[in-house]
Amino acid sequence: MHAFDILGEPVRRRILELLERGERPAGDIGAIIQREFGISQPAVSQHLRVLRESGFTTVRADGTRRFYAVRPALFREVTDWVERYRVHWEDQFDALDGHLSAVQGRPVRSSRTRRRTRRNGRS
Amino acid sequence: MHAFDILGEPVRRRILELLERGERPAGDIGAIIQREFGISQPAVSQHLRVLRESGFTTVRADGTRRFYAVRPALFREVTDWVERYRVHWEDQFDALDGHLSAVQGRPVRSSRTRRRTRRNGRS
DNA sequence: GACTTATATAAAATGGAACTTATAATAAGC
DNA sequence: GCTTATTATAAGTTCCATTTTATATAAGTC
Repeated sequence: MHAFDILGEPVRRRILELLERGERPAGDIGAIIQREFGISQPAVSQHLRVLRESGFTTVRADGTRRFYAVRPALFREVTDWVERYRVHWEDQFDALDGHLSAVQGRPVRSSRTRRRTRRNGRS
Repeated sequence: MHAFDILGEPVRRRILELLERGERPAGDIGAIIQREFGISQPAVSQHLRVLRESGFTTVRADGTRRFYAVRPALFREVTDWVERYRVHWEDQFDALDGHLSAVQGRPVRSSRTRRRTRRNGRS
Protein backbone atom coordinates (compact mmCIF):
# COMPACT_ATOMS: atom_id res chain seq x y z
CA MET A 1 0.00 0.00 0.00
CA HIS A 2 1.29 3.40 -0.94
CA ALA A 3 1.65 5.92 1.88
CA PHE A 4 -1.02 8.10 0.34
CA ASP A 5 -3.53 5.28 0.44
CA ILE A 6 -2.97 5.09 4.16
CA LEU A 7 -3.51 8.80 4.67
CA GLY A 8 -6.36 8.97 2.19
CA GLU A 9 -8.70 7.85 4.93
CA PRO A 10 -10.23 10.26 7.46
CA VAL A 11 -10.22 7.84 10.37
CA ARG A 12 -6.57 6.96 9.93
CA ARG A 13 -5.57 10.58 9.58
CA ARG A 14 -7.44 11.33 12.78
CA ILE A 15 -5.72 8.48 14.58
CA LEU A 16 -2.34 9.86 13.54
CA GLU A 17 -3.41 13.25 14.82
CA LEU A 18 -4.28 11.67 18.15
CA LEU A 19 -0.80 10.19 18.31
CA GLU A 20 0.86 13.51 17.59
CA ARG A 21 1.66 14.15 21.24
CA GLY A 22 2.90 10.66 21.93
CA GLU A 23 1.84 7.06 22.37
CA ARG A 24 -1.68 6.05 23.40
CA PRO A 25 -3.38 2.77 24.24
CA ALA A 26 -5.72 1.33 21.62
CA GLY A 27 -8.64 1.77 23.98
CA ASP A 28 -8.21 5.52 24.22
CA ILE A 29 -7.98 5.86 20.49
CA GLY A 30 -10.94 3.57 20.05
CA ALA A 31 -13.16 5.51 22.43
CA ILE A 32 -12.46 8.82 20.70
CA ILE A 33 -12.79 7.52 17.17
CA GLN A 34 -15.98 5.63 17.98
CA ARG A 35 -17.48 8.78 19.40
CA GLU A 36 -16.35 11.00 16.56
CA PHE A 37 -17.06 8.68 13.65
CA GLY A 38 -19.72 6.43 15.07
CA ILE A 39 -18.01 3.18 14.11
CA SER A 40 -17.46 -0.01 16.09
CA GLN A 41 -14.45 -1.14 18.09
CA PRO A 42 -13.38 -3.76 15.54
CA ALA A 43 -13.50 -1.13 12.83
CA VAL A 44 -11.02 1.01 14.73
CA SER A 45 -8.91 -2.04 15.48
CA GLN A 46 -8.71 -2.78 11.80
CA HIS A 47 -7.56 0.73 11.00
CA LEU A 48 -4.91 0.31 13.65
CA ARG A 49 -3.86 -2.86 11.93
CA VAL A 50 -3.43 -1.05 8.63
CA LEU A 51 -1.32 1.61 10.31
CA ARG A 52 0.68 -1.04 12.11
CA GLU A 53 1.30 -3.26 9.10
CA SER A 54 2.08 -0.37 6.80
CA GLY A 55 4.72 0.81 9.23
CA PHE A 56 3.12 4.11 10.14
CA THR A 57 2.97 3.15 13.77
CA THR A 58 4.67 0.92 16.28
CA VAL A 59 2.99 -1.00 19.08
CA ARG A 60 4.18 -1.68 22.58
CA ALA A 61 2.40 -4.24 24.71
CA ASP A 62 1.83 -3.68 28.40
CA GLY A 63 -0.44 -6.29 29.91
CA THR A 64 -3.51 -6.42 27.73
CA ARG A 65 -2.90 -2.85 26.63
CA ARG A 66 -1.42 -1.97 23.27
CA PHE A 67 0.31 1.39 23.09
CA TYR A 68 0.44 2.83 19.61
CA ALA A 69 2.97 5.43 18.53
CA VAL A 70 3.81 7.14 15.27
CA ARG A 71 6.85 6.06 13.31
CA PRO A 72 8.02 9.07 11.33
CA ALA A 73 10.05 7.17 8.75
CA LEU A 74 7.23 6.38 6.38
CA PHE A 75 6.13 9.97 6.28
CA ARG A 76 9.19 10.65 4.23
CA GLU A 77 7.52 9.11 1.23
CA VAL A 78 4.66 11.55 1.53
CA THR A 79 6.64 14.62 2.50
CA ASP A 80 9.10 14.02 -0.29
CA TRP A 81 6.35 13.75 -2.87
CA VAL A 82 4.56 16.79 -1.59
CA GLU A 83 7.74 18.77 -1.12
CA ARG A 84 8.67 18.33 -4.75
CA TYR A 85 5.45 20.04 -5.76
CA ARG A 86 5.45 22.58 -3.01
CA VAL A 87 8.77 24.05 -4.04
CA HIS A 88 7.82 23.95 -7.68
CA TRP A 89 4.36 25.39 -7.37
CA GLU A 90 4.94 27.76 -4.53
CA ASP A 91 6.66 29.99 -7.07
CA GLN A 92 3.67 30.10 -9.34
CA PHE A 93 1.42 30.68 -6.38
CA ASP A 94 3.51 33.50 -5.04
CA ALA A 95 3.71 34.98 -8.51
CA LEU A 96 -0.06 34.93 -8.75
CA ASP A 97 -0.36 36.44 -5.31
CA GLY A 98 2.07 39.16 -6.23
CA HIS A 99 0.13 39.89 -9.35
CA LEU A 100 -3.16 40.11 -7.52
CA SER A 101 -1.83 42.37 -4.80
CA ALA A 102 -0.19 44.59 -7.38
CA VAL A 103 -3.52 44.90 -9.16
CA GLN A 104 -5.74 45.17 -6.09
CA GLY A 105 -3.36 46.73 -3.63
CA ARG A 106 -4.01 44.18 -0.90
CA PRO A 107 -1.31 42.56 1.26
CA VAL A 108 0.46 39.44 0.07
CA ARG A 109 -0.96 36.26 1.64
CA SER A 110 -0.94 37.32 5.27
CA SER A 111 -2.77 34.26 6.51
CA ARG A 112 -3.13 30.89 4.90
CA THR A 113 -6.53 29.39 4.52
CA ARG A 114 -6.58 26.22 6.53
CA ARG A 115 -9.66 24.21 5.81
CA ARG A 116 -10.15 20.99 7.74
CA THR A 117 -12.96 19.08 6.07
CA ARG A 118 -13.99 16.25 8.33
CA ARG A 119 -16.48 14.01 6.66
CA ASN A 120 -18.38 11.59 8.76
CA GLY A 121 -17.39 7.98 8.25
CA ARG A 122 -17.66 6.48 4.81
CA SER A 123 -15.88 8.10 1.95
CA MET B 1 -13.68 15.65 -1.13
CA HIS B 2 -10.66 16.07 1.06
CA ALA B 3 -7.39 16.77 -0.70
CA PHE B 4 -5.96 13.47 0.51
CA ASP B 5 -8.76 11.55 -1.13
CA ILE B 6 -7.74 13.10 -4.43
CA LEU B 7 -4.09 12.18 -3.98
CA GLY B 8 -4.88 8.78 -2.53
CA GLU B 9 -5.19 7.42 -6.05
CA PRO B 10 -2.18 6.27 -8.08
CA VAL B 11 -3.56 7.38 -11.44
CA ARG B 12 -4.32 10.88 -10.22
CA ARG B 13 -0.94 11.23 -8.56
CA ARG B 14 0.69 10.18 -11.80
CA ILE B 15 -1.37 12.70 -13.77
CA LEU B 16 -0.21 15.45 -11.44
CA GLU B 17 3.35 14.29 -11.94
CA LEU B 18 2.87 14.55 -15.67
CA LEU B 19 1.70 18.12 -15.24
CA GLU B 20 4.70 19.05 -13.14
CA ARG B 21 6.52 20.68 -16.05
CA GLY B 22 3.50 22.55 -17.32
CA GLU B 23 0.17 22.15 -19.08
CA ARG B 24 -0.64 19.19 -21.32
CA PRO B 25 -3.56 18.23 -23.55
CA ALA B 26 -5.90 15.51 -22.23
CA GLY B 27 -4.87 13.28 -25.11
CA ASP B 28 -1.21 13.22 -24.14
CA ILE B 29 -2.08 12.42 -20.56
CA GLY B 30 -4.54 9.80 -21.67
CA ALA B 31 -2.05 8.03 -23.93
CA ILE B 32 0.56 7.78 -21.20
CA ILE B 33 -1.82 6.73 -18.45
CA GLN B 34 -3.52 4.16 -20.64
CA ARG B 35 -0.17 2.65 -21.49
CA GLU B 36 1.10 2.69 -17.92
CA PHE B 37 -2.05 1.57 -16.12
CA GLY B 38 -3.91 -0.28 -18.85
CA ILE B 39 -7.17 1.57 -18.39
CA SER B 40 -9.54 3.06 -20.96
CA GLN B 41 -9.81 6.63 -22.25
CA PRO B 42 -13.05 7.36 -20.38
CA ALA B 43 -11.45 6.15 -17.17
CA VAL B 44 -8.67 8.71 -17.59
CA SER B 45 -11.17 11.37 -18.55
CA GLN B 46 -13.07 10.76 -15.34
CA HIS B 47 -9.94 11.10 -13.28
CA LEU B 48 -9.33 14.39 -15.05
CA ARG B 49 -12.84 15.39 -14.10
CA VAL B 50 -12.15 14.68 -10.44
CA LEU B 51 -8.98 16.75 -10.57
CA ARG B 52 -10.83 19.52 -12.38
CA GLU B 53 -13.85 19.64 -10.11
CA SER B 54 -11.79 19.35 -6.95
CA GLY B 55 -9.77 22.36 -8.04
CA PHE B 56 -6.45 20.59 -8.40
CA THR B 57 -6.22 21.53 -12.04
CA THR B 58 -7.45 24.11 -14.49
CA VAL B 59 -8.48 23.50 -18.08
CA ARG B 60 -7.93 25.62 -21.14
CA ALA B 61 -9.79 24.82 -24.35
CA ASP B 62 -8.12 25.16 -27.73
CA GLY B 63 -10.24 23.73 -30.49
CA THR B 64 -11.16 20.24 -29.43
CA ARG B 65 -8.09 20.08 -27.22
CA ARG B 66 -8.26 20.50 -23.47
CA PHE B 67 -5.06 21.64 -21.83
CA TYR B 68 -4.80 20.67 -18.20
CA ALA B 69 -2.56 22.45 -15.72
CA VAL B 70 -1.93 22.17 -12.01
CA ARG B 71 -3.43 24.69 -9.65
CA PRO B 72 -1.18 24.87 -6.60
CA ALA B 73 -3.72 26.38 -4.22
CA LEU B 74 -5.33 23.17 -3.05
CA PHE B 75 -2.03 21.61 -2.22
CA ARG B 76 -1.91 23.89 0.74
CA GLU B 77 -4.35 21.66 2.56
CA VAL B 78 -2.05 18.70 2.12
CA THR B 79 1.24 20.45 2.68
CA ASP B 80 -0.09 22.11 5.82
CA TRP B 81 -1.22 18.82 7.27
CA VAL B 82 1.99 17.07 6.38
CA GLU B 83 4.15 19.97 7.43
CA ARG B 84 2.71 19.88 10.92
CA TYR B 85 3.92 16.31 11.31
CA ARG B 86 7.14 16.79 9.47
CA VAL B 87 8.35 19.48 11.82
CA HIS B 88 7.19 17.51 14.83
CA TRP B 89 8.54 14.13 13.84
CA GLU B 90 11.63 15.28 12.02
CA ASP B 91 13.07 15.98 15.46
CA GLN B 92 12.52 12.45 16.66
CA PHE B 93 13.91 11.11 13.44
CA ASP B 94 16.98 13.28 13.56
CA ALA B 95 17.47 12.38 17.19
CA LEU B 96 17.42 8.73 16.26
CA ASP B 97 19.81 9.35 13.41
CA GLY B 98 22.13 11.26 15.67
CA HIS B 99 22.07 8.47 18.18
CA LEU B 100 22.84 5.84 15.57
CA SER B 101 25.72 7.76 14.06
CA ALA B 102 27.13 8.46 17.48
CA VAL B 103 27.04 4.76 18.24
CA GLN B 104 28.19 3.50 14.87
CA GLY B 105 30.33 6.40 13.72
CA ARG B 106 28.59 6.77 10.36
CA PRO B 107 27.56 10.11 8.84
CA VAL B 108 24.18 11.62 9.67
CA ARG B 109 21.56 10.88 7.04
CA SER B 110 23.53 11.78 3.95
CA SER B 111 20.87 10.63 1.54
CA ARG B 112 17.20 10.16 2.12
CA THR B 113 15.56 6.94 1.14
CA ARG B 114 13.11 7.76 -1.59
CA ARG B 115 10.93 4.84 -2.35
CA ARG B 116 8.38 5.28 -5.11
CA THR B 117 6.03 2.31 -4.98
CA ARG B 118 3.94 2.36 -8.09
CA ARG B 119 1.25 -0.25 -8.00
CA ASN B 120 -0.47 -1.16 -11.19
CA GLY B 121 -4.05 0.05 -11.30
CA ARG B 122 -6.38 -1.19 -8.60
CA SER B 123 -5.48 -0.89 -5.04
C1' DG C 1 -21.73 17.18 -45.65
C1' DA C 2 -19.30 12.91 -44.63
C1' DC C 3 -15.23 11.47 -42.01
C1' DT C 4 -11.91 11.73 -38.61
C1' DT C 5 -9.93 13.40 -34.29
C1' DA C 6 -10.30 14.80 -29.48
C1' DT C 7 -12.66 14.67 -25.39
C1' DA C 8 -16.51 14.19 -22.38
C1' DT C 9 -20.75 12.10 -20.45
C1' DA C 10 -24.27 8.15 -19.27
C1' DA C 11 -25.34 4.02 -17.50
C1' DA C 12 -24.27 -0.27 -15.88
C1' DA C 13 -20.78 -3.62 -13.88
C1' DT C 14 -17.21 -4.77 -10.73
C1' DG C 15 -14.00 -4.92 -7.24
C1' DG C 16 -12.34 -4.15 -2.96
C1' DA C 17 -11.86 -1.44 1.18
C1' DA C 18 -14.36 -0.50 5.22
C1' DC C 19 -18.01 -1.78 8.12
C1' DT C 20 -20.81 -5.06 11.30
C1' DT C 21 -21.67 -8.97 14.19
C1' DA C 22 -19.73 -12.62 16.51
C1' DT C 23 -15.96 -14.72 18.73
C1' DA C 24 -11.17 -15.62 20.22
C1' DA C 25 -7.05 -14.56 22.89
C1' DT C 26 -4.71 -12.91 26.62
C1' DA C 27 -3.86 -10.76 30.91
C1' DA C 28 -5.50 -8.95 35.41
C1' DG C 29 -8.47 -9.01 39.50
C1' DC C 30 -11.01 -11.31 42.80
C1' DG D 1 -10.77 -21.02 38.35
C1' DC D 2 -14.12 -17.73 37.16
C1' DT D 3 -14.99 -13.12 35.72
C1' DT D 4 -13.92 -8.80 33.74
C1' DA D 5 -11.23 -5.82 30.72
C1' DT D 6 -8.66 -4.98 26.57
C1' DT D 7 -7.72 -5.87 22.01
C1' DA D 8 -7.58 -8.59 17.89
C1' DT D 9 -9.34 -11.76 14.32
C1' DA D 10 -13.03 -14.18 11.26
C1' DA D 11 -16.65 -14.15 8.26
C1' DG D 12 -20.00 -11.94 5.91
C1' DT D 13 -22.14 -7.61 4.04
C1' DT D 14 -22.43 -3.14 2.21
C1' DC D 15 -21.18 0.61 -0.14
C1' DC D 16 -19.05 3.47 -3.37
C1' DA D 17 -15.23 4.74 -6.27
C1' DT D 18 -13.35 3.07 -10.37
C1' DT D 19 -13.85 0.89 -14.69
C1' DT D 20 -16.05 -0.52 -18.99
C1' DT D 21 -19.01 -0.17 -22.94
C1' DA D 22 -21.55 2.80 -25.53
C1' DT D 23 -22.65 7.24 -27.12
C1' DA D 24 -22.62 12.34 -27.49
C1' DT D 25 -20.49 16.71 -28.64
C1' DA D 26 -17.69 19.60 -31.04
C1' DA D 27 -14.06 20.98 -34.00
C1' DG D 28 -11.02 20.30 -37.73
C1' DT D 29 -10.21 17.97 -42.83
C1' DC D 30 -11.16 16.57 -47.28
